Amino acid sequence: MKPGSRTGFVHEVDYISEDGNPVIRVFGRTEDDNSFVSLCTEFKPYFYCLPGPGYSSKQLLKRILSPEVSMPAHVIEASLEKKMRLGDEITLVRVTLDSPREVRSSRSLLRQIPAVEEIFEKDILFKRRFIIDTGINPLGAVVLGNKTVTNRWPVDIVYENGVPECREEYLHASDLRVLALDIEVACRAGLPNPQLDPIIMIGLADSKGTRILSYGRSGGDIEICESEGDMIRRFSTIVREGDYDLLLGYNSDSFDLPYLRTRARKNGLRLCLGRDLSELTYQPGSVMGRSIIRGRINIDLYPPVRRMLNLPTYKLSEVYSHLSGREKEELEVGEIRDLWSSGREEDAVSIARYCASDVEATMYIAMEVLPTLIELSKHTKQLLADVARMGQSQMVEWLLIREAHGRGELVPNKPTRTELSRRRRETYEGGYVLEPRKGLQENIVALDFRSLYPTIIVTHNVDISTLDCDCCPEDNVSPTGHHFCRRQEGFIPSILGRLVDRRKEIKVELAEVDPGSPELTRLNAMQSALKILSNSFYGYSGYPQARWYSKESAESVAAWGREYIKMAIAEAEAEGFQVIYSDTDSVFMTIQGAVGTELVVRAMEFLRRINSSLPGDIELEYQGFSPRGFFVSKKRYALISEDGRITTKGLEVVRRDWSRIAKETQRSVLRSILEDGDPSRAAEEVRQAIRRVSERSVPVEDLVISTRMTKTLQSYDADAPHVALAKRLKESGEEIRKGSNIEYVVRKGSGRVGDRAQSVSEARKKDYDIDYYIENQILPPSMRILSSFGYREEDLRYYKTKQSTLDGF
DNA sequence: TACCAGAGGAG
DNA sequence: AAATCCTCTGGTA
Repeated sequence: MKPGSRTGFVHEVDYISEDGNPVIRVFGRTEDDNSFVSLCTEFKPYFYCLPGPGYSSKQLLKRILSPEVSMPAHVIEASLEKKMRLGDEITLVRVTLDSPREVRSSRSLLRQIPAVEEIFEKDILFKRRFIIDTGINPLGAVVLGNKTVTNRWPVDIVYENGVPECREEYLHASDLRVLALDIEVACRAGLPNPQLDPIIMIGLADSKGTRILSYGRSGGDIEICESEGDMIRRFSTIVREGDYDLLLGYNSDSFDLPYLRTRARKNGLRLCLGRDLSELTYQPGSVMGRSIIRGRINIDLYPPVRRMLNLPTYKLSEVYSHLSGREKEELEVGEIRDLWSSGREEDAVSIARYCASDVEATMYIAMEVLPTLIELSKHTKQLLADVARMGQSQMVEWLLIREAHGRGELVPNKPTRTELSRRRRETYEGGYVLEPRKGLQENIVALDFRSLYPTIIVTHNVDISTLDCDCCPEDNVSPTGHHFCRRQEGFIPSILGRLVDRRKEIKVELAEVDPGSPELTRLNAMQSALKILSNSFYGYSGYPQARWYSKESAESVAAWGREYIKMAIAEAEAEGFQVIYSDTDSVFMTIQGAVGTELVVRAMEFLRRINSSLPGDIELEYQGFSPRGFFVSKKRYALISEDGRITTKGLEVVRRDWSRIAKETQRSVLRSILEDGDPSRAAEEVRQAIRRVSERSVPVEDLVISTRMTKTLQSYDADAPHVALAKRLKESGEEIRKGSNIEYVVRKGSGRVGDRAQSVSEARKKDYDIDYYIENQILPPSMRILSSFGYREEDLRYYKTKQSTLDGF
């Protein structure tokens, strides 16, 4: 390191235009705790032109450089460059431009030249191009020079050293200055309207504690401001003076931050939270918009939580209680308005308590998901804020783009519209599912292939570049007839292989670490990020929008998967096991007469034998033992473990779109059957539930059926119950959109369920349809289990005569 | 009764 | 902005 220079860690990267020239800005914090920005004016955007048939790359270069092509004034350089493309070396013309804004226009002009076959890498965002080409690691270290300018922005140090030198070292998450925020709005009716409804409180939490800003009301620990405007100004000051690196919210991208900006404007202010003092901007998106705070990491936790957790709803309170096991303070929207308008001190304190619990819950959730997001950022080498907004396919794609650049591989283009629709019509066969042996089963061993699809990709070298090579065609042919080269390691297999190996190492380390140590959290985050990434490659290769799309690869992986699982089933049966069920990569089996330990020992012997014949990394593992299980149909079963814990798959118990009474009744039926091994207690539970429904002693909450709108109201062809209700709700002025949860209770009467579906607030105990809840909610899920013991529906309707013949069961 | 659209889950 | 396989419901002809 040069004298006087120091190390900094990268938080954010963007660019601005100065006199039409791009200036890249790398924001972060130095190791001695000063925020910095490092400016780079040397980096320019570029793309590649591939010469068409009949043209050499030299001819194309000449054409591009010739004045009569009127090469856009913005081209500042063109040169030849060699790249690898699907295993072949090709020469392209690299065209460098003076500004990222001119990429689009220059690209269109160049495409008109007949010698240009196709243009590559023109749609890689400028800041991402910079990160990839310079080798900068987001959250990683850069060596900063010593050429500094001061007093330009409210960052501590400004460097003007051009491209920073990078180091393989990363910041500690605990070094980030984190601020979580949440606003409360006094809302007249319906959804908050930023034109009319003021913000009444701002909750802020950082490592030192929680602060609540408000105005016009005192009480508790509220920090009093003079007005809404003053409160917003105070908030901006706190962000700037605390010089936070990471701003967090829950739904903050689409709610809190744009709302703050609009209210600031209403008060004649500008919401300037950026490290360059710039105003917050809102960038609308096709699915969800994004709030931009320049120079700071801005994360809305809602999208990553939505992707990383599987929950019935994603309300802040639900997510918090799922992760922490604790409940948080709650207030209804109307309550906030009433408490605020009362003007009483204790009411303001109630709102403040609620606001504090929201912002603290946000911080709690962040601590749970950030470690994994940070690891994903390190692997994909994308900015943390971008990773938090990316889907799995995008993460895989950026990982591949970065690797491609390092290896001199040309990045394939995204599919054209016609290619995309062609790909969408292509289908292929997926995993194998064995029809289960239905009913109650005892002494079950579960086995599964460890990371089946990733290990198939690595072991069989499945890749576009290895597909149908000419050098070794007999060997390594998938059951779909596709051959993959053995001699040259494929692009994707080599990357995936590294991820899979790394995860294996971490799992070994994990086994040696003390429970409860901080090292455990870190290693867990590392392995979970690797798991997310490695499991995404197969789906990515079959994803029509993927740059490295390969139906042949996806199809071959699935076909090999079917072959291995069917082989495992056949071998198990040949060794005397009875296979009860199998889905994709798992097998459930038993041996007549063998119980507990003996069965497990036999299974282990079987594993040893089968694994010695399996190629490469492909490995069948012991998963667990269940004294009893009940199998209803494909993808629907329940198992009990030796310590009495029940896992249920696919059945109503685990579905969001059944009433609680239906799910709880089914749950108790399963429990009784799996614990007792006979159905008499279970049948009695069903009769009790039916009796309670008939007597109207079931609370309305237990009758609510919740269904999600998966598309916009107008695009529905069929009038399902939730759609019919949604249409009525819209009539009465409610906001219904894609993603809305429609909750309803079925009222008594005749006709369609949809016509009788009423929203929860209107529903009354005396109005619900007893018959519907017995016949359509309680009986079907219970009968799926009890019918296998000979029960009929009339045996369970409590008011009917019990069938004496069944008492002997 | 047969069929379809739609929802949500498994792996 | 990952894939396919699968079951079940309510509505309609």
